[in-house]
Amino acid sequence: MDHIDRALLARLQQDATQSYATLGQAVGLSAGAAHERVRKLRERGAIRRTTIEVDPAAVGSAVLAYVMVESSSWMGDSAPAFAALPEVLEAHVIAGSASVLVKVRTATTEQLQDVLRRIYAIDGVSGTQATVVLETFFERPLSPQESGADGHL
Amino acid sequence: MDHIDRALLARLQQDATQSYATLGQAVGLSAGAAHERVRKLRERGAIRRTTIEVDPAAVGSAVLAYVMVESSSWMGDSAPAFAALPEVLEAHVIAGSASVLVKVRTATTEQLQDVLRRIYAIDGVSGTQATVVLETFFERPLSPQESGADGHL
DNA sequence: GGTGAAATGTGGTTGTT
DNA sequence: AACAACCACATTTCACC
Repeated sequence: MDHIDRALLARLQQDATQSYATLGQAVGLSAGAAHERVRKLRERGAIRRTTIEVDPAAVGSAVLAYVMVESSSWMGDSAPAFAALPEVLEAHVIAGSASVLVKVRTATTEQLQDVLRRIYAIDGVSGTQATVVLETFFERPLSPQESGADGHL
Repeated sequence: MDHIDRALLARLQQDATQSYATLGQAVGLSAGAAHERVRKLRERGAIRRTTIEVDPAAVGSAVLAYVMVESSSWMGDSAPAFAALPEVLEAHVIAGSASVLVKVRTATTEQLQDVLRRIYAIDGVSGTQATVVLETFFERPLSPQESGADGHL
């Protein structure tokens, strides 16, 4: 994981459809060398997958909310329960009074209410506090930092 | 935006490297037709871009936090100020006591503190409340819903 | 808006240094 | 670990329906 790998990651985040020839030229490598670098980044798990970014509004998910989930017991093994709700895009165990923070997208506020109901039904959940997003300034991918070169990989 | 388009989006989210032949076969279309569908989805903006998913730990961003930003004035045009901080991955205007919610990734808690300092320096910001993530259960892409077919596109 | 096929370009592999 | 050359296949375009 050197500066060339980070440059490759940054370029691929912007556009994963470009050829290895283009990619290699951008970082001063041949197409084959760039290909090999990217292959190893995938192998190591630094690149998890290549995917598309979908406009939420285009697929009918106009409502975005973050929900603080309070619990009365240890929630460390409740991941599958949250994963079972397709509207839940992220779930994190957090420090603080609430114990789990989830990101939810739905088509309407009525559907959001229904998701909250289903979250409430999860074992150990004692309360929810939803924060509805009025406007998204931006959402962007993680940019490979210059510092903190290698996080244990 | 019919059920075939949604199936294409779902498949491409899982793996954007598969061929149009495979893609077409999965939805009952020829390679050329699948290609044309996807081209139009890109044109309309339903597909924003093709990108890679990077493991945060691999690029040295082990610390994840959500920050509630309280303000003393209208923050509606403060998007560029937040966008100027590379560690800020998302910024949303929210309903509730705080006015902006941001998602931050850094290598260390010291760097997180520095980001909070820079957020504090943004015009109109009167306070911050950071919630540090202890463990991420999952982060996944939006799955094209069966309902809510077309959100104004 | 779909099909099938032709041509251009890329992915992925192999040899070599 | 990088380069160059190779072949198979995917992308892209086109005429036709």
